[in-house]
Amino acid sequence: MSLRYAILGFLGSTPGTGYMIAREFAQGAGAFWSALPSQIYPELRELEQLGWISGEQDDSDRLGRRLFRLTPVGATALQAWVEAPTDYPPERDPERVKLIFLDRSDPDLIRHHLESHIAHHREKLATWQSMRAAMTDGSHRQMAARLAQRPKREHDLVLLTKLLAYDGNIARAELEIAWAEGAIARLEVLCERQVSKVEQV
Amino acid sequence: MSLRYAILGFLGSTPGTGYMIAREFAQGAGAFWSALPSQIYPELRELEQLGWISGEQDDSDRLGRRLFRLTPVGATALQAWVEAPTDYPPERDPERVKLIFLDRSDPDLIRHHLESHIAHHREKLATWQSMRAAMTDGSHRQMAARLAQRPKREHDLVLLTKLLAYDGNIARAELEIAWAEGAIARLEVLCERQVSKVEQV
DNA sequence: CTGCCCATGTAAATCGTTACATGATTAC
DNA sequence: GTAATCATGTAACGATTTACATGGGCAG
Repeated sequence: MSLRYAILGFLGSTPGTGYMIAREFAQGAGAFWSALPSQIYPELRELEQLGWISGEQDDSDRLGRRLFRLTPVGATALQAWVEAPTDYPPERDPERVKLIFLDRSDPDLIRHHLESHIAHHREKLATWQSMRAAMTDGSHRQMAARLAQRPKREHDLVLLTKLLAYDGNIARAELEIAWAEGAIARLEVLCERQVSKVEQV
Repeated sequence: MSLRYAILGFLGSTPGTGYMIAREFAQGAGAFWSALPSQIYPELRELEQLGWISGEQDDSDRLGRRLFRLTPVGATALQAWVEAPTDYPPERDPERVKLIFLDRSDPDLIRHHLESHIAHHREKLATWQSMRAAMTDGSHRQMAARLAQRPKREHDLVLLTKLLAYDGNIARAELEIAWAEGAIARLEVLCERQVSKVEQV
């Protein structure tokens, strides 16, 4: 269900076409929820049938793209969803599954997995740090549009929820990197002990 | 695909029935990959058809339960999968989606969400800490069976990969708690500033 | 005029959840 | 005897990915 509400949330900042939304879920919003065009276009039609969004034909657009807007009913549905208690998805971590069964592999191969883990999260970290930075300078169109709807005294709160979200992701990425570095160190300590045992014999 | 290999991994430690496997994915292995019986039973049949596991009728069992074992072919397939590079699943975090769109809600409600976040991860933390503890004393049957197959000099490595996995999850839970506590503090600072502004007017 | 990105989709397959069915065993 | 747990599933649905189709605009 989250995709549905993530789309509503996006359209709550500013109207958008299917393509714009798809681009967002591949990049910006993709930091928190990712989705492909093939899932987004059908969802938009369902949301329109529900009356939660409405699509106007934009004649100024040379291609016949439709610009979708959040309706008042849609805004209410969105508000109800975000305020309802979260149900947390079950744990599903393919890298952990690999790690626990990697005990029949060469330690070098384990180390290589951990290094890939670090590389993966370094990339995430860089992405999220630059996205966070874009929140605070005025460069983020979405954010500017969202702030423009609200009185000045609420701007700090609007900004804070985004910063908290990015900071959480940044902290997660940093943790994964630190964890994997520690794991490599522990693995190496173990290997050295093994070697010295063998040497003793 | 991970479920398939997680099942193989489990059966690589010790043979098991469908029910035992289902129980494991609801509890023990559920720390890293969770799955329901309705997904596990069909998967077992597919794995048997592939020849990656084999199920023997156990006559000593009053119920006609079948005991599945990993075959050599299955062991090879498992090894190939765990050693192959991981592809990391896309980001999909419903709590973050809620948070970024909670900026139209009362800060008390935001705080309540963050407190639920803490409660959720405190539970996870407790679970994982006790699971980790069970790894190091001899109480874990799976682990004992896995160690029994291997020469003593490899025991440290077998144990290490599990400890690393649990420690990673524990660190994640601690991070989520710390993050949410910090978030509540930042939210309160903001609210106090708002109040004092209003008082000045 | 060729190749690339823009833009909007459909269809099929895969993965996971929810709901339900069934019968046997064990604890109280 | 009755409730809980053991044990094995099936069916339908929902969510997501993969693969494919299509046509317009634009840069070289």
